[in-house]
Amino acid sequence: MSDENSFSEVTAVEVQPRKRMKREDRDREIAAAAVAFFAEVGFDGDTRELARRLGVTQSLIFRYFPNKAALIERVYQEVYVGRWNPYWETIIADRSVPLQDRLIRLYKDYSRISLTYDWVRIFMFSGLKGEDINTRYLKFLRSRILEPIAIEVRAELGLPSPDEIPLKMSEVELAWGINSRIFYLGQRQWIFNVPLDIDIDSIIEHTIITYLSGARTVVPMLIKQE
Amino acid sequence: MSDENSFSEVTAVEVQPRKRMKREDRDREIAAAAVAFFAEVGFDGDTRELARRLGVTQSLIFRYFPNKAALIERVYQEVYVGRWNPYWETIIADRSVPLQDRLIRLYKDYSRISLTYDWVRIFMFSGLKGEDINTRYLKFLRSRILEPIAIEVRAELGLPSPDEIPLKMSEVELAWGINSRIFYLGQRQWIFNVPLDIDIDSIIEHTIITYLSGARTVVPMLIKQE
DNA sequence: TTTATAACTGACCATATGATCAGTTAAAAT
DNA sequence: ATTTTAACTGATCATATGGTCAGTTATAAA
Repeated sequence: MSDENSFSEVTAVEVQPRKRMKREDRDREIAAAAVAFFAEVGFDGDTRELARRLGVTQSLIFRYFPNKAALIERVYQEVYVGRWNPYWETIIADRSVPLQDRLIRLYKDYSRISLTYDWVRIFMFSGLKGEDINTRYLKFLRSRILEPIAIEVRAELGLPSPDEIPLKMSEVELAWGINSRIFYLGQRQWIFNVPLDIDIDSIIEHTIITYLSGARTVVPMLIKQE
Repeated sequence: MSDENSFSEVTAVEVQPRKRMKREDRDREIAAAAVAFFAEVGFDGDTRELARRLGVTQSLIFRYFPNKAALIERVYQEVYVGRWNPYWETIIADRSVPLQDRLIRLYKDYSRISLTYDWVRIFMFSGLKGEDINTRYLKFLRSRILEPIAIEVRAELGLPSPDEIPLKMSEVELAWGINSRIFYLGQRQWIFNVPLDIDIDSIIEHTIITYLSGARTVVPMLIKQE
């Protein structure tokens, strides 16, 4: 898929077939191929087919990973841990920018990662397998993204801060709404094969506007009830 | 797991072991068990384990279904076709009821079916497998639920009817937002194992209110652009 | 009670798949 | 040029799994 040297046709040098790779390189190559492969066929995909795609024998894979479970674990690391961008957390709290702009910027950037074919499908496959890494990821998302958003909404609407009135569950649930909307776009594209009629960035904008508009109506009601 | 007769220890009557069932009954029993089984472990679940849960030999399954693919096809029928309620389509168009109430009633009822353990997981498993039944289902949903909702919103806001200005893609996309929100609740519960902090009916109410509130802001803008 | 029907079983086959390991051979070190 | 290192292969094993079929037996008709 990705060409190591885009000038290969012209220069034709440098691109030595190099049948044997350094351990570290091969390790990364297998991991990357495993992400793409398992994203496509699921974790029941067999190692022989994966090896075939790598142009390598099946037994080689087991010289790099003790067993299939370890390979899958590595896939989780690549996808869940390796693709989180801490910058997202800082965007939210920057009150020098209007909240609506912050949220749009955040989710446009977040969608660049999490609306990927690989990401969406790996996330679902591992969830269905019952791996608790999904649960942990979503708890992380809640504390790093959704709760901060709910806090900023309070400030935006001139409502009491969480110090005075603690965040309600329902305020966080409202913020889940943004995420569910975005994630569903990925599912429609990469799982259900239902094309998106308009571009993702526009949908994100509408989603944020709708969320804030709804929040203006609902949140004041929510924090009044005990 | 489920006891056919909870009084069996006392009465011990009525519960004839009846080792052999009528073809039709056994057929339904296998289909029902297959839905539950595949929902849990995915379509790679093996037929021996399914037979074990039924208290029956594996070969019997193949006396009722020519092969595993046919059994899976039957599962799709049970879940997708068998659980659609045409009444949902009639709720939407009943203008004697306020739109907000209609939508809340519709989605509360819809969620009773589509937020089931079996339904959510079968839907994802079949989607990931690349079955086009998901695509077809979502197209059906779009034409029977989402577009009608977008039409009713036009009426509610006193905007031109689709005869005058055709429905914009983006208006339908906005309605997808409701569905994505609801479906995500099911995924959190039955796939990602993230508990819902507040009850589903409340979330549905908030979702509808948020949607309508957002629509009031966004839809007039949408239909002005060409 | 006997007979006929068909629901059901148990043994078996062919293939697929995770995992192992003795041996081969590029490529780096000398 | 030779030796040493370690990346890689090919053959093989054990088990799992979809599917078949001759034969058994519960159940209802006679």
